[in-house]
Amino acid sequence: MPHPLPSGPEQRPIATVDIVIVTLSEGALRLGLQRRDREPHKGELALIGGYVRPEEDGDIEASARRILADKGRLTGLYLEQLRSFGGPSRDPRGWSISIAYLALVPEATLRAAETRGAPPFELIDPDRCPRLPFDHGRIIAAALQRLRSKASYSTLPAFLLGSQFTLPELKSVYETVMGTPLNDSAFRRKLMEMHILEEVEAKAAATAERKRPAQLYRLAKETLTEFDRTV
Amino acid sequence: MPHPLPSGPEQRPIATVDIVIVTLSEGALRLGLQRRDREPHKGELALIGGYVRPEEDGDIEASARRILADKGRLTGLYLEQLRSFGGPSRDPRGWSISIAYLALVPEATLRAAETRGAPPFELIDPDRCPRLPFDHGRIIAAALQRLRSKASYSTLPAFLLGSQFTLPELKSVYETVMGTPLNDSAFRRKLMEMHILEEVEAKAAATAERKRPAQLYRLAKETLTEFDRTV
DNA sequence: ATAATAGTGTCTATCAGACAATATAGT
DNA sequence: ACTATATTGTCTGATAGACACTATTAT
Repeated sequence: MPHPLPSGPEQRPIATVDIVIVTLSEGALRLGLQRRDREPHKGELALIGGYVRPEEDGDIEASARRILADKGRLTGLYLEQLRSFGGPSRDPRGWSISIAYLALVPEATLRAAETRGAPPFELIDPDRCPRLPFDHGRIIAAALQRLRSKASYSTLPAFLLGSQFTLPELKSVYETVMGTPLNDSAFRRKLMEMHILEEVEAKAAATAERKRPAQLYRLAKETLTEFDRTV
Repeated sequence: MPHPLPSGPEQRPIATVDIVIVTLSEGALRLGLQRRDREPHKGELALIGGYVRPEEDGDIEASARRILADKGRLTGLYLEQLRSFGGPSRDPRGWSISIAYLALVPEATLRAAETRGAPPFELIDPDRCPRLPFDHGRIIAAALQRLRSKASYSTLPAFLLGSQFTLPELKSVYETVMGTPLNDSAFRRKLMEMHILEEVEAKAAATAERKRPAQLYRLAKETLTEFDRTV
């Protein structure tokens, strides 16, 4: 059943990108949300997002990175596409598609962005997240599901830490993201066997309460590594 | 740096859906491709795809199912979203977004669709696939990667079989998709322990060359099940 | 009976978790 | 020396793979 060609621009859906920024604050996962600076839903807490701009973006990831830079003063983050959401009622402006991204950022990077003039990020506990505009609740659910399911067989959680970290810190992030305690010696054994870490020629500072300083490591590869087993 | 609002329809990217149809023919994975019935690339072999139609589709999956039904006479398939691809040059008509889907279909269903009037599907060996128009090669690569990586911990390969199948058949599909031989007794043990199969009160037919008939099973759940371990 | 595939039982190697033992540095 | 955390070593239980053995049905 042939239809009139719906190729004309007037019949195209709106195309946007929404980015779920996840960070780690005081050992717990937090969503980095901002208050919207324009209608619709001006002033409400929401994911950062924006239009795909054909005239300037080379691809969709470029749209996402432009939006992160413009609205969050954030560059160089770990970023991965989640999936796309579409429908007539998810945005009051009309039938829209949102390509959702997950971004992981160390808290210090987020704070530094605010210092450089980014509108403030509110760090929201995903378990206590208020109802959000559009379908941002659904998008966040997809992001957390991806983060949790991919954590155990990849270096994903490491992108919530800075470039150097100790093994106990790394283990703690895995535990936080996965929501389950891990065995100490098994964790070390596996990470060492997989050769995904490199020693840094320095140790973390000891303090009054953190007696023995731990060895610092960095990721051997700057990009995500997937394992053939779980941590 | 505020821009003129790119919200007007005239600045929206083209929004399309492309579907990677995968089937199993003579024990091997095959792509179900059709020759394009219109420009651009009319007459060339390609994925089936089409526009997202805001005026009639309830969401993006509805677009995909409409396209499967219209161009392939296919309904009720296993369908999952892969990811979206976008850019200025992937489609000669302009800056476009394609939301890619993976569809799994038993070969008999594909043949039945042709009998009902669908344009013929050519079953292409993914390892011998000619260069395809648009960025369909990339989309197919993403589909195969998803299929292969998800196979070992889910019921995904079962959707390449009909509604009833024997354990040796199921094991063979897993082996084909994963590209590696599996241990017979371990395969049975695990599938039985996970309770994802139900016995059907019938056995497969024996033949001259297939002596002992095997027990038939069906999936206990019609939808995809993910395991907490591998097969 | 024989052939061929379906299905079961058992042994073993591997790997993850438990946990004890040791190491290091601040106080 | 004492404390707290980091790191290593060893034991044990669970599980996957190898493979031999039994079962079933057509010829």
